[in-house]
Amino acid sequence: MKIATWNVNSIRARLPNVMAWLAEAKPDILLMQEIKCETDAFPAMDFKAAGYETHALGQKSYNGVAIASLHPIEAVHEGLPGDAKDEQARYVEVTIKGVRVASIYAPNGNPVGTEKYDYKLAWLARLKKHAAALLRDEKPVVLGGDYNVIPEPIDVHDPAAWEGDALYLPQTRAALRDILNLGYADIFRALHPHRKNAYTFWDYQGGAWPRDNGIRIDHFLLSPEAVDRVAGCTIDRAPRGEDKASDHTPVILELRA
DNA sequence: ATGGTTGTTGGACAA
Repeated sequence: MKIATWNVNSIRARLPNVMAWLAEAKPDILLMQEIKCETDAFPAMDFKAAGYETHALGQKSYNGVAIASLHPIEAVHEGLPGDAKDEQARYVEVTIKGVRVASIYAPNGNPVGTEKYDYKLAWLARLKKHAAALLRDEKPVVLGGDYNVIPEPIDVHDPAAWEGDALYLPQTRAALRDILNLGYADIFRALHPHRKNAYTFWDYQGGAWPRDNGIRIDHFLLSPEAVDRVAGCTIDRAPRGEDKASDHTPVILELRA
C-alpha cells in the first residue's frame, strides 16, 4: 500500500498538478495539507472522478487538511484533541484497511517570541499526547504531513540561514524528538540515515529550488507495528519542478500488505 | 540592510 503526503499550498490553485501526479504515481492514499479552502469548497468530485474518495477538514483562507483514498475511509476523527478552543484545521485522522492514518499540518511558529511560537510548541505537545494514546492499541499508525520541523543539520542545505527560525530552534527539534522517543520512527531518515539533500520544501524566493536550497520538514512518523510493514520511503522531487508548483513536494511511503 | 515569491483576497497576512 502506497501512502503519500504533500503540502499542496491551496488545493484549488494546485488541482491540475495534484491530479496529474495522482494519475502517474497512483498512491493508494494521499495526505494533503494547506488546502486553504473551506470543507465545502474542497474539489471532492475531481478526486472521485479519479477513483479517490476524500475526507477534508477545511478552513477559510488558511491551513486545512484532507485525505484521498482508493479504499474505503472509516472512523474519521477531525481535529487534534487537547484544546476545545482551537479552531485551526490542522489534523484529520482516519482508518483505511486497518491502518490508522493522519494528515498533519503543524503550525509554522514564526515569528519566534510571539504567541505563534507558543502555539506551535503547545500544538506539538498535544500531538505528542495523542500519539502516545494511539500507541496503546499496538496497531499500525502512520502520522504523515508537514511538521514544520527540521529534525537535524543534515536536513537543511544552509543551517546558518535557519538559526533562530521557528522550524529549527533547539526547542522545536526537541518537541519532535519527544514524539519520536515515545516509540515512533521518522521512517525516511531511519531508512536513509546519511542521505543528504533529501529535501521536501524549497522556498519560492531567492531561487531556492534551482539552488537546491531546501529543508526536510514533511515527515512520516510510524508506530512499531507500521514499521514492521515498511517496504520503502522516498521523496519525489519532480512535482517541485513543474509549472505552478507547490513549494513542497510529495513524500511516499510503501507498506507491505 | 533590503527584497526577493506565492496564495488568498481584494489590504495585509501567512508561509
